[in-house]
Amino acid sequence: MHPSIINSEFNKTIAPWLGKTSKMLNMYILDVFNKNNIQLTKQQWVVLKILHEDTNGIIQNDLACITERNKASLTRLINVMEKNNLVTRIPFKADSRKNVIQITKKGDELFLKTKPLLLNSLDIIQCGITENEMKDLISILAKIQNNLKKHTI
Amino acid sequence: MHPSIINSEFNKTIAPWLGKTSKMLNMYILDVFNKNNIQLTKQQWVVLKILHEDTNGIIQNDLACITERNKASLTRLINVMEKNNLVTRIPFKADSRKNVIQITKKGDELFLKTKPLLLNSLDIIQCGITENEMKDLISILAKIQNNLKKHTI
DNA sequence: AAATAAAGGTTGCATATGCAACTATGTTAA
DNA sequence: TTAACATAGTTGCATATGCAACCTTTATTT
Repeated sequence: MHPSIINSEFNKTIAPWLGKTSKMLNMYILDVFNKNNIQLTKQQWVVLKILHEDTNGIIQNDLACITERNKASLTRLINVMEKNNLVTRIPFKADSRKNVIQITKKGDELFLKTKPLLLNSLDIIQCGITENEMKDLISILAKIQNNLKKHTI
Repeated sequence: MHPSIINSEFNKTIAPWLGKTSKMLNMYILDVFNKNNIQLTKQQWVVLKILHEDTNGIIQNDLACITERNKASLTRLINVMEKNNLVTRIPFKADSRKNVIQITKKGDELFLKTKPLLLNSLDIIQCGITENEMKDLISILAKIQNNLKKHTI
């Protein structure tokens, strides 16, 4: 074990653990997609998931908030996904500043195709972790998210 | 609560929780740095932390592994940090392909200055979480990291 | 009603980062 | 010993993303 891993006050905090695990998980998921010839980034997949569960579509700006990215970044993500026929931009009648983003049939089918693959891959990664541990983990992360929401303007 | 947050099998997995919490935490830390006029990115800070704890310096490629990034990305990160006099590249005598990366006096001072600030900020974010919960969280994340190491080539 | 402010979305700019190709140096095998 | 292979680091290219400036539309103020 590398000296930097031990004996550090920081390693008793969430910061290094969260960041590193998250980064490793992202690379793993990307790898799963690549190996199965699925032309999706993790970010695109997150958007598909959200839109799949909200069939009325979501205002572009709300989608930015939900996915925790700024509107510029979302604009470009949607540009790519619209070009690939995964989602559509629909002008919002009640307020012409807004766009509604909806999943397309192709997007929905791709999501449903990737779903079991991804759930299965996540199962592998969560091997050896009990249901209770998962519940605990999620409840702690939820607490941290709440704290972060309070302390970010 | 947004419909996509509930009723999804995925939300019983680590993936969405880890990714989102980690992203929020990154933004929070960046914000702390900005508000305190500290000219550091979170990535630079991680490198400073590792080098601070290893006064002999670390081979550039090893640093890439430890920080979970590829060598191209690390090359550029070190370029920036060397330009800012936070670290130095020293040719490794025993193998002239290698560089040893060492923290400079300025880098070390900056790290020591940010340390209490960051520990304090993390304390705020971990408010309401007991020591035992922290231990559990870290041990679960360590398990997940081990699983990920096994399943990534 | 007109003027000002706010909100949603897009674009330019800067930076970060992964992959693949490349160079230089070391190691291994024939 | 030389040829083939492996390793460390850099660079070009592609993509992702944040910030700030900007345009258009809506809301608020006077």
